[in-house]
Amino acid sequence: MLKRLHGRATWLVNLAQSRSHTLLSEAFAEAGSRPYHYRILAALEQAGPLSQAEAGRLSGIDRSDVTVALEALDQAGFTERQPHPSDGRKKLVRLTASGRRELARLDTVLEDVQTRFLAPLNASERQQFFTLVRKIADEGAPE
Amino acid sequence: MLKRLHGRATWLVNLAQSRSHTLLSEAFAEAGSRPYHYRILAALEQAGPLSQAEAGRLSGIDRSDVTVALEALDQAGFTERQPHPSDGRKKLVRLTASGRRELARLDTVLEDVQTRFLAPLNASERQQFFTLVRKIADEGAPE
DNA sequence: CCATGTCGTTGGTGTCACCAACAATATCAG
DNA sequence: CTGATATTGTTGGTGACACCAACGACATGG
Repeated sequence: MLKRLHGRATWLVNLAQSRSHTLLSEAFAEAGSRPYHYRILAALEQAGPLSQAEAGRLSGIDRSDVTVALEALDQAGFTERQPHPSDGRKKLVRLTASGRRELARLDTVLEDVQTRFLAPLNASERQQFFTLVRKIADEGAPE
Repeated sequence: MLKRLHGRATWLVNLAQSRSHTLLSEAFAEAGSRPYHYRILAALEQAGPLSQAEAGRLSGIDRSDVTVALEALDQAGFTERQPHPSDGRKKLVRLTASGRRELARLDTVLEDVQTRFLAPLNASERQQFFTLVRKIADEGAPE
């Protein structure tokens, strides 16, 4: 590979992400889902019923993309939308039982990807990796 | 953010890459260039004149995308293409003096991004970060 | 009541990474 | 030498991801 890039942190991160992306998209494709879908299901499971905008903010997805994703999730029976009782602008999105199962299923898929992704590292290295990457990732969206 | 994702290595890498991507694209946009262009210039500087396919393999860019990028680089005067003397299929791509200067300029831009990206880590943490990420990145494209 | 803002939706944009097919050219097998 | 196979550059897609702008509908604060 390129010598010039081999010493650049941003490049190494890009390579790592590329590997992560390959594993993830393969796994999700095989599972018949998408990362966006997982993120939204996870947001709903974590916070309970949400408006679409809230779900988007929690999962870091743009409102417009949430709309598209929810169309698929709705049709698959993983989510349901009803008008918000007290706010006519919002739609309340809630997980269905089937959506909860789907999330659990995707969780195992994701967990499998994690172990394959982290395979080159031993336990203590993983620990270090987590703390270091977290430090970098939290910069900009600390909270 | 999502609890469910906060413990996933692939997610953290994604966040880190997102930050890297933001910094990079801002910096490259301000510099009037693109990551693809930098990578190709770097490949040419490292290996000398190359065919487009070779440049693509070295920089990890698809043949077709190399064609497009070279059109811009050519027009900017950073690269030159001539028919390969002994292989009628190939085009030999070489850096111009101006291209070499451009690469040096982008290098300083990139270096600045690195320091900002790595700001949350001290020296020894950076060392660890490099070795760990390299281990993960090299899996799949060890070479 | 009016200004301001948020909501969901539609319809874009751009980048990155791919893939398929094509004609032109090389190369290898026999 | 010839025919099969492979490679090169190019064109023209595809799809995911992350955005952005604008719209009508609705809420809310002054």
